[in-house]
Amino acid sequence: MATKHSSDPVHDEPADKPRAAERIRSTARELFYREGIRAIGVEQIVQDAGVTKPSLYRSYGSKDDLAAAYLRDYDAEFWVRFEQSVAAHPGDPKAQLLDYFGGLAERAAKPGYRGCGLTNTVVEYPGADHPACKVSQAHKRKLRKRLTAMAEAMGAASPETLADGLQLLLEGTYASGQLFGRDGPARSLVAVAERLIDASCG
Amino acid sequence: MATKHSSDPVHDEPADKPRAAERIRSTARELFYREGIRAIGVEQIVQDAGVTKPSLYRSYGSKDDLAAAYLRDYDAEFWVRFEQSVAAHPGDPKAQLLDYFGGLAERAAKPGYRGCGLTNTVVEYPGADHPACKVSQAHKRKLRKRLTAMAEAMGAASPETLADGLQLLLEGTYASGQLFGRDGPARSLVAVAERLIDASCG
DNA sequence: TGACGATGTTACCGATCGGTACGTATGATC
DNA sequence: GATCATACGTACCGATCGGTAACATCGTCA
Repeated sequence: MATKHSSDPVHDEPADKPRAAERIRSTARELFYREGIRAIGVEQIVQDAGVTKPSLYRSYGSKDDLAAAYLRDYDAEFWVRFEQSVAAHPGDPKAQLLDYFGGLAERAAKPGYRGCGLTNTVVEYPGADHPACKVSQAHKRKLRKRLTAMAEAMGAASPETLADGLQLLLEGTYASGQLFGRDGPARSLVAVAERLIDASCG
Repeated sequence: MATKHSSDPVHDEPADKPRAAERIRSTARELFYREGIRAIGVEQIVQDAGVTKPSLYRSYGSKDDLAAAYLRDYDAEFWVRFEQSVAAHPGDPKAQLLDYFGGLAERAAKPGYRGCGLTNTVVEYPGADHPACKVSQAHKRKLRKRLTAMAEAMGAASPETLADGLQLLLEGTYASGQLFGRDGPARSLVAVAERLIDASCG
């Protein structure tokens, strides 16, 4: 019967088999971010992951659920980067923020930058009912609270206004990074943010 | 009303007068903006417009071309609003800009706001080869030049940096408007922009 | 070994996608 | 009335969409 399944030249290595669910998840993360969720079919995901469709649906139930899982991963990665910048400048919220902004501006200038996966998903699925959009909105609200707390710690006269401004700059960088290429408005993110912070904390 | 826009820089138009074409175009403009281009099928467009598919393809050639036409209309509407704000404050670029920003913040707070159709399209179609994306990128570059000129007119120490900051705030407002509802960061757009302008023109 | 549950695979579904071949109605002109 | 061009509709195409039923394989433990 099976002439080759036990000695498949490609997938034979029995040393450590990454679970199909994990491969699907990481593949979906890359494809969804790079091309958009609507643009990627489940067929391409399982093909790139080297598995098949039922494997996907036993682990995720639907494409929408997989998209939500992708955004949960994306959210987690975001906070890892954010907390790294925070940890790099203990007790100095302005430096923490500018550190993160600097890294973001760098990433936004790289070719293939596609903005924020969470924001992009809300653009792709306007209705707030989509499971992935709920993840996005929860993330953005959490970030807003965090920025407000940092603005307070900076001694801003109006922490909410400063936090609003910082979040506008963030979202603007996400969009500008993929609208313009290397030398877009995102290059000025740190300078502008610092100017805004200083003007708000005088 | 015989004055027709004679030259279109981006694409060739049928330029004549099939009646169905107009209904298709305005229907597509509403549906594409509200739901996104990928989310709307040509079937739904012609159905809502009360016509049939061949009528669409006789006037537009492809869905992508129709999307590009939608964005050209969107671009034109943008500049109408922008020039209205400019005309309202002759010789005062700061007031011109804050006027436009005020109107934008108002719109961004309304329910059903979906951000910038041009930006959204780039999010939906990452590749720069899409005809609609070319329209978007041309628009954004033109806007950037305009903002830089206004920043110069304001006497900014670094006009490019101020223009970058203003464009970041713009794009951030587009995104935040649909991410958050009524009381999102977009509410602080004018205050933040004014603060940034003042800090850049001292 | 042999039974069993978990996991992966083959082959397929109905629905919808963008797009088109071809016939029809109408109005102006000869 | 015959002709022709314009504008629109009917019916359909192959491809692909998200999703699923039924079968094959593997690891585990008795």
